[in-house]
Amino acid sequence: MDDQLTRDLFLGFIKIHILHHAVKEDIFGQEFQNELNRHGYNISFGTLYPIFHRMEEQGYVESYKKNVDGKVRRYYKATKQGKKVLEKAKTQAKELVEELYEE
Amino acid sequence: MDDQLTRDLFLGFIKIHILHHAVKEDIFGQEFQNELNRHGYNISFGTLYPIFHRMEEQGYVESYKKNVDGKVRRYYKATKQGKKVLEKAKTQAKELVEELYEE
DNA sequence: AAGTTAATATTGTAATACGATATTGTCAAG
DNA sequence: CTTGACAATATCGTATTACAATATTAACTT
Repeated sequence: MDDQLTRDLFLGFIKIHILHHAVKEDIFGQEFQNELNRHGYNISFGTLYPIFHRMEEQGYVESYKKNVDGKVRRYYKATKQGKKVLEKAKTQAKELVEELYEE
Repeated sequence: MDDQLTRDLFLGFIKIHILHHAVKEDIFGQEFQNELNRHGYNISFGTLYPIFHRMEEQGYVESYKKNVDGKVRRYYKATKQGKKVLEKAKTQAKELVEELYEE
């Protein structure tokens, strides 16, 4: 269990991960949570799904349903606007890291 | 004016900036907002001050008042716990950037 | 048609964001 | 002294977000 600030800081990282992956391939909730876990991030579905929903409402990703092995998944992929935001976030993230690591 | 997601993503970055600077030197609100502006971040005092307050409540920074040229500033500096969280955030941020930029 | 299962969706409460507004504390001028 | 001005901090009210827990969906299986 992370402390509160750590969790808070990483929420932004998680959202960037979402965009990043949703640009590269179509993603869906369950699998993506596993991906996040692999990176050491912990997030519940009560947090993750609403993030997906909002990002779709606001036009950063779009979704479609697909039946896989008799289970219905909702896949998300980044829109043009989502890609644009991701590019900006990449630049800012890189600058942040450079500043954090300059001595 | 950034769009909503961009602003949301950067809020985490801003909090990391706070810790980073509060480790290096004592910081206070007005000046720090300028520093953030220089980095292209936009944040109002109604957001910034409560962040400081919470970070203090939760033990990541501590503060003291100081009279400078007849004006009272509240300076913040990172605690041991704050430094610890920063180190973790640095690691995570670096990994994120590496992933974002690998082809 | 009843049960099983993976996946998604939602609910209720607490916490957070943020523009606008108010407060504090000190100095300088009358 | 006390009033005005100023930098800085603090808070208010509304709207949004986080999150664990719970509910729902949809297709397959027996």
